[in-house]
Amino acid sequence: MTDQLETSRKRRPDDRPAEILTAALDLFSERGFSATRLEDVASRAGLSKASIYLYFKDKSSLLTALVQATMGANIEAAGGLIGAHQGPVTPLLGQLLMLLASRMTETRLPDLIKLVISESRAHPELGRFYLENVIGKALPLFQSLIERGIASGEFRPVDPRLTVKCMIAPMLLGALWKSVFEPIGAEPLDIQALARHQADLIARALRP
Amino acid sequence: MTDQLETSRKRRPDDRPAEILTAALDLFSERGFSATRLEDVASRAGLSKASIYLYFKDKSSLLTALVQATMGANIEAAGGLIGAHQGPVTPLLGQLLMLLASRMTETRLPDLIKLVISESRAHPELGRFYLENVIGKALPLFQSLIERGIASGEFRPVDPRLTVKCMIAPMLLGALWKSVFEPIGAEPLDIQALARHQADLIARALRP
DNA sequence: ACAGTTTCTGACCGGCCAGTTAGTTAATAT
DNA sequence: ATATTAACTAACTGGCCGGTCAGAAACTGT
Repeated sequence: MTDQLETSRKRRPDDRPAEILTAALDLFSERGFSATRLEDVASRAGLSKASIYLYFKDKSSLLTALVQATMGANIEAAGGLIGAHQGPVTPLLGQLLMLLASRMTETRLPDLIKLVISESRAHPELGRFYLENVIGKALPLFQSLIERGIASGEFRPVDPRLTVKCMIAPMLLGALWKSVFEPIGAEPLDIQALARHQADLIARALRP
Repeated sequence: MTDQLETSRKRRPDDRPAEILTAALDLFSERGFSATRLEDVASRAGLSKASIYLYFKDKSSLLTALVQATMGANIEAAGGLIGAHQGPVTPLLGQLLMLLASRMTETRLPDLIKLVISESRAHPELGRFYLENVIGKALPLFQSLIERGIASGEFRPVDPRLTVKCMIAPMLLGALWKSVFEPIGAEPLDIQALARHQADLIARALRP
């Protein structure tokens, strides 16, 4: 009888922050941060604009919360995979690329990457956080792997820094393709296949 | 006597559009499109906001003009290089990567790429223009090259579509590094070296 | 039932900014 | 000199939006 649909107005303080953040990510990545009205974030999250201020200090703290909340887990997943591993590194490289690829398709990582790219100049704290906690963690991790392969004679000697960037670059391309170009009509890109292909290319390119 | 510095107020209708566009690119890529005030674009270009409307219909036409004006030349440069070429394609691939790398360091291409990535969702016409005229031209160009190499037996058979994306991805990474992360304090990236390295990796990866 | 607390919201404010207009200044022509 | 045209600008407008606040509504005890 009591229509709880539009007049819901329930109190669910535990769920609100996450709901607000997903709504914010939807709109930020679609319209851009500063073109998004907090009013719209609120209505998409199913509450009023004023309520957002119960959970977040101001608009830009939505941005930082978004990035900080999402990025930690991905790094640790890769770190675990690497730490536990022994033996030849070539298959591990493939696994890491595939892990990354699956995150690109199954999570909102592509949208977040695009958001960071778009907003880092205007919000340098955000950019530096990402630089330090994501890039600064991920690159050395991969780099140490390449170095291990070189040391064991599995790979020919190459510049590990440059190699790492060449290795993960296709995943960045995949993320942007998915977040930027697919929504406006580009043909879909099979990121899994791209990762598999890149793993194969890199394995051959690094053979002594 | 007559100070022509601050009170210049000269009439130079031929130079204005270009000056406005470079000022706009500066600010758009620094603060984002919708966070940039036209007033600031004007003062950086050395004229008044109202004058911008003598040369451009509205704010977003600045965006499209920016992209359309810059992108054509780059594609044609690559197209010329490819059309004129005969013989083995491996060195040509290297030349193309180096050409791209030099555009990344010598022109404002990185900022433009970042701008397109940031604004394509909110301005789909812009995104589709880029998709059709840049990506849609460049990828097939490179792709035909790979196919030529496969046909001549110079390369082993690979999926040309995926290979092309893996090949140019590091240049995308380089562009974003330069436009997004270097300005906020990341260590500089030598894009030339990255291109050289990638050319080497690809050449080895494609050997039969 | 009622008081106290927490969660939530409508309505407002103040500043900002894209776009316009009315008028000024520079260049050109006569 | 003076008229005409083209380039330019100061000042304004109207709407928009981040952030606030006073109070309503939902829960929790007692």
